[in-house]
Amino acid sequence: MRGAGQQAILEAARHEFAERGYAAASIRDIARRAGVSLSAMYHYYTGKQELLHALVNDSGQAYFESCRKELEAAGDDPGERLAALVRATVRYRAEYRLESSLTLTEWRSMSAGQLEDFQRRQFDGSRMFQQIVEDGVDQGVFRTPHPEDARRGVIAMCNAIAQWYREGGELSVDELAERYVELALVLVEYRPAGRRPRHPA
Amino acid sequence: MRGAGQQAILEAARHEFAERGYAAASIRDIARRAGVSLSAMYHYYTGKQELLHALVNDSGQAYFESCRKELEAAGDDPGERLAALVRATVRYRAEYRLESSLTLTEWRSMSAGQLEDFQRRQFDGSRMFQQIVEDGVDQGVFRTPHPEDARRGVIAMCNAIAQWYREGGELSVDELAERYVELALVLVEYRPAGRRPRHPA
DNA sequence: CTCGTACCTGAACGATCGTTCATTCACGGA
DNA sequence: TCCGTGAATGAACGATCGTTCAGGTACGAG
Repeated sequence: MRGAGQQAILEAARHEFAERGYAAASIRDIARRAGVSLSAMYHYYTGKQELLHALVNDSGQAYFESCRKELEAAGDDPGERLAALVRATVRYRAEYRLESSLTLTEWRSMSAGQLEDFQRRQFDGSRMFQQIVEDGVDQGVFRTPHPEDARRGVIAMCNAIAQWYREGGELSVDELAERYVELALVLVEYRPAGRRPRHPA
Repeated sequence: MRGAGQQAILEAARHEFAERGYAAASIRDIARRAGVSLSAMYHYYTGKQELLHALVNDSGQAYFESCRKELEAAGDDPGERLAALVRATVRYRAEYRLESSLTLTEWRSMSAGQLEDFQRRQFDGSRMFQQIVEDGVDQGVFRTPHPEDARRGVIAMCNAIAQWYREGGELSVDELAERYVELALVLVEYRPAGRRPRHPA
């Protein structure tokens, strides 16, 4: 558990980094926003980099945890499994908007070790999608002729949510997720098993 | 016309901004990379901000010019027109990779006036897509039940290209563009006019 | 030759940055 | 009571930042 002071600092850093960008944000402003002194910050964190690391790490773990749960609840059908991943991703991008923008735009500012972790996680995330799309194509339920590009497209669509979504919009997060599930299934050209193909040869 | 020195400075700024981000890039490094002195830079440009402005502006104008040409060559069919826009966007994201990453991630660093211009341009760009999707839906050739989200999805897919595309990959820019045209038409559920609907009521 | 102009330079300025440090305060255990 | 430890402070450090400035060079026009 993190103490109240630590939590306030992290929250302030979240906003400052998201608003100004990592490099342009100043730790003095972060401390001021958190209502603590500059040195108090150094009591909890070793420096600016660790703040970024903590933010990216926390939200990254939350994402993978969410993916794991959704996939567990999903069945074997690739359509269902893709829907599960899309749901988790949309929810994450909408609920962790600031952290999402951070990881999407400030990976340059990470230290070497952080960057490695981050890229490995991103790779693992892509692999989950890739595996599911591949399975769907193999089983003939995903008809897209371009599985790789469709996968990239689905991920890009979901990721972009962080850039425009605002709380209190016309759609709830859950409604948004279901809508993007539809779009994703359209993009991979999902045809549930058992139906006749639409373009008979 | 810009002189050779000016062009070298702009080219150096392009790379430094893209690699480190605007705030983290130093104009000393830019000058060094361009092979000119620090003060020489101030002879051509009034400051760091103007470098960013010049880069964003140049590439932005190139994009809209490209869209205009493609749309002019396209016919009246919304499918054709959407394809034209997607082609222009994919080409731009792939060929102006660095500038694309800049505008996508460093809008925070723009001055108030720059930001206004940029957002207006982005709005205009979205409007072009929006108009076409709307027409397609009205004419019944785009069957997507979620035109707004489909439009956002198409744009997001194309934009993401700047993040992973590298010259010399397995696909040429033109091949990539055609592939994304296919994906975009799938996403809006394009059914060319004159065909019977696939889900008759 | 002289002047003006465009091009370019090194040195410096003030500001702000991330970080460190010595110190103080609060407080629970011995 | 004294001591030790974690929390918090303000002041300062060195570095780097963007920017400015006075001056130097090359060169074509008069």
